Amino acid sequence: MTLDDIIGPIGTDPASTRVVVAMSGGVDSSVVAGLLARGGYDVIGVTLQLYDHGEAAHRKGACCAGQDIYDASMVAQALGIPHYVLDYESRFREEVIERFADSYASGITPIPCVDCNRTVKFRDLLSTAEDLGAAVLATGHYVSSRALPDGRRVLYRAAEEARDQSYFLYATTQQQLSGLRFPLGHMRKAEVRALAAELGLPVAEKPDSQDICFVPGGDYARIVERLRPEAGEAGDIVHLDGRVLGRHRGVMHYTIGQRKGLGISTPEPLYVVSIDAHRREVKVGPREALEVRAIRVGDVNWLGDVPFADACAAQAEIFVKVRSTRAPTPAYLDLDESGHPVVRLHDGEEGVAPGQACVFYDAADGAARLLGGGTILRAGAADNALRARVA
RNA sequence: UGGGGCGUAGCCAAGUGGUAAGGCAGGGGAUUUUGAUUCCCCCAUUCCCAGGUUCGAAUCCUGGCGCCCCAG
Repeated sequence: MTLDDIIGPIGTDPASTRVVVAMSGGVDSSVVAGLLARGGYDVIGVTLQLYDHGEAAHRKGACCAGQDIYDASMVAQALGIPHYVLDYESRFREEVIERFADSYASGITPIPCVDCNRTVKFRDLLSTAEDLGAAVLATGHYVSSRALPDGRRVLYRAAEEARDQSYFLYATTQQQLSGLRFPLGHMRKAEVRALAAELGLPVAEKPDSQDICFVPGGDYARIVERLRPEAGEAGDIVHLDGRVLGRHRGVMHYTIGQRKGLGISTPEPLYVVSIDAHRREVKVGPREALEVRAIRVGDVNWLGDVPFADACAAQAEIFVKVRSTRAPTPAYLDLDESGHPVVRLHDGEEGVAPGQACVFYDAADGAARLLGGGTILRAGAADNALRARVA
């Protein structure tokens, strides 16, 4: 597979084709920059400064601040490409961090990575790349982008399924996709690291990032409580049967399906079943109570071939993921009696939290095509439960 | 102060002479570019206290102490 095959035709001649690479300072995006530079493209490296609070900036495995910006510039220097650092702190704060805090304060579980991709990266940075004269913006995400015969670009799950990041990219619009390239989608992490070494990149051995990038040490509650103190107010832990079992330390500490941290001793483990931020109440129940078969979704980004409304009306069979780390499960699209889109699962899922994403695919495994997705609004065991909760 | 029952880890709880199960909670780790889940490891030198019997006691005996229930 040639580089052209990987990124698609983006210009008649690489040397006269400018590509902006979003460089986080990690191995993956560094290799993307290296591959394109080696392929003769006119590569410009751009790193976003997203936050800059002391602790987070020096943390291993974070991205987009402090050490990572330095790493990115070192890589650019090694590759001999220009490199810019853009200050996106204020828009990152508004679009990602504030929303993150708002969600937790209202009992919803956010996905900051999705918000960041859909706004800061693929709206703002993509636009900046265009301003810089780039034909496309390339990133180090593990997802495959290919053109359909009609010219539309669509995404497929990455070759290494365990690394696939399509879940976090479901909200990328058709228009954005035409200006984006993801050269690592067909590669395995091991190959990427080998390439990094081959290219002589100083980050070849850098550890993978994980956790929320702007949260030092994984303690997201600290940030939420600082921004939304009410999210840290104590409240009751109530069993589904009505018994008050104890107190919690604030709704921000909980998400649907969570077992740890309740501090309640009962014969069987208890899981968070629902969160009522207004009443500051966390409802818990047995594991069986977590099973979900109907999911109401909102703010849908649809990348399928027929209009979304038609697909729902036709009860199109799809496969969905309600979290990044599990294989797509069979489901079909539908509309509820008020005309809202509903995803109905054939097998049921647990721990389906409002605010998380329900992402659509056309197959359960292999290089399944991404058909879009939506924000989970409500989830229930069946239609009637769903209706009851919506009402 | 008549009768009956009980006292084992933060909670629940097995164990009736042979060297302290298990669950829940908690702690740590693995997995994971969201939150979770899951998995692995750790968590009573000691069984309310004090004596006694015994090679050996959470288990038997005696005496305390503390709960609970019934009857008053």
